[in-house]
Amino acid sequence: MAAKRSGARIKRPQRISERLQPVQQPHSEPPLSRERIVATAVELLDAQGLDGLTMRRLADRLGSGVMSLYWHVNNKEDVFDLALDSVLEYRGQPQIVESQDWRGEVGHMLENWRACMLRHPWSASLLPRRALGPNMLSRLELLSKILSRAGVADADLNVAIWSLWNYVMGATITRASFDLSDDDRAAAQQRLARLSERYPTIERSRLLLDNDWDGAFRKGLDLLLDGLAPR
Amino acid sequence: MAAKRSGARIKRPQRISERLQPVQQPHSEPPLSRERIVATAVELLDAQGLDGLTMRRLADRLGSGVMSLYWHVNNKEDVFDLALDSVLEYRGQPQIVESQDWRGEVGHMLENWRACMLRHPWSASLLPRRALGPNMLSRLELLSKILSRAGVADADLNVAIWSLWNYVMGATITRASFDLSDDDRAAAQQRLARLSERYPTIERSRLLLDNDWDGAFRKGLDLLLDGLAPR
DNA sequence: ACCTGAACACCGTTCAAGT
DNA sequence: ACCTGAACACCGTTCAAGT
Repeated sequence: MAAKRSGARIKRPQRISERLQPVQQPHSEPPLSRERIVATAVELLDAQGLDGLTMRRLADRLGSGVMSLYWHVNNKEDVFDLALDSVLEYRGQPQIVESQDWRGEVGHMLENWRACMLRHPWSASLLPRRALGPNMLSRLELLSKILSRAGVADADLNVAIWSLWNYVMGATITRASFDLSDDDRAAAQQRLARLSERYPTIERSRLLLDNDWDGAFRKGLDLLLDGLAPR
Repeated sequence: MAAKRSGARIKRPQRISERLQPVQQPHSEPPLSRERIVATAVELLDAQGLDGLTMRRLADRLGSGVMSLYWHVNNKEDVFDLALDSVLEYRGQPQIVESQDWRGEVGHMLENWRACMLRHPWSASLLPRRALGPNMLSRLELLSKILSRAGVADADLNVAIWSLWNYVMGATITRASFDLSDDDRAAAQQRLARLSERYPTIERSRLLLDNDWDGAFRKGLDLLLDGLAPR
């Protein structure tokens, strides 16, 4: 352990060898910063999942001591909040053109939102449990604006937004979870086959193996948008 | 500790004193069993939330040593799976009457499913991450049967089921999470007010304070059922 | 068959201290 | 202003052992 630590520390005195052969030194890290911490946390979450994020592992990856993190960040919850929101950025059209295509705009934003979360499968299940960060609020603001401009009455606006939120979140959380465990899914369907006398219908339709998630998502979304469309 | 243990054990020999003065002994626990472990785990989860469930705390509540649990249960994951499924039991009509009211039946099961999860707010966010237990599979089987009998084509069945699943899960997870943190919600809306120049629309509609969750749920569900109904 | 404590390899965070 | 190690109060689980 002492050996490992001193190994990490020689980076300073070794200046000469650095000069002669720019060693690609893995531990010549830039100084700690909130941004670097968040970016690394996202990497770690992508690689190891929700349970894989540990203050100790995070510090390791950053080449710093554990407690150094706490200068830039309040606690682990904070790291989760920041990592989550950082993954939800949206660059839609900056100024909404007065387009007639509100359905297209809503669809685009929601599909993009879903895609962001699927790219970081830990994010979807985290989102409902945490306070909404600025990027998520921006998305809701945009959604709200589009729907309002499309003619949805103020009184119906919140219901519409939450219905869409509910649907997107449910679809994405489910898809992300099922995706994480392909083997489990096969195992589940096999278990089902063994119990086929108890669950004949879903066994026959191979419910647990059906994986046209994108199609199902789009279909359900269309139904909702049909219903929410101002008449 | 030895005292506690022997206290738990005298339950058998003590028949006489039980007769004369049914001591209400707090630690005269019945023997450990899978059922008792699961029931106590649910209690603990209800009281302390997902992070509150600890093998050590669970054992404490059961008046046993931690490692005793591992005789009845493989590991903590197992406890989660069992607690979750135990909370999802459904007693619909045992044999589906050949009713015309498929919408009513579907609605009833889904509302009940949601109610079960809201009664145990930890359960909703847990469900998508875990293998489906027998009670959940029964619900899906029933849903599948009703829809199929109502005339939904086999090819559309899985899409219909997953759309409903997505919606119910999203709505329930969101509601359960927001419910857990009333203060946070108010704080969020206040934070929003401070930033009202950035999020004018959702600030004005008080999106984060709108809490007709049940109404919104029903409305979105109706839209989906409208769309899924066989023509 | 059922239960146990000691021990191991981890956690997040407080604190007092270093530069 | 920024970083640190030691220490504390926890975790889940292995193991070898008890009855």
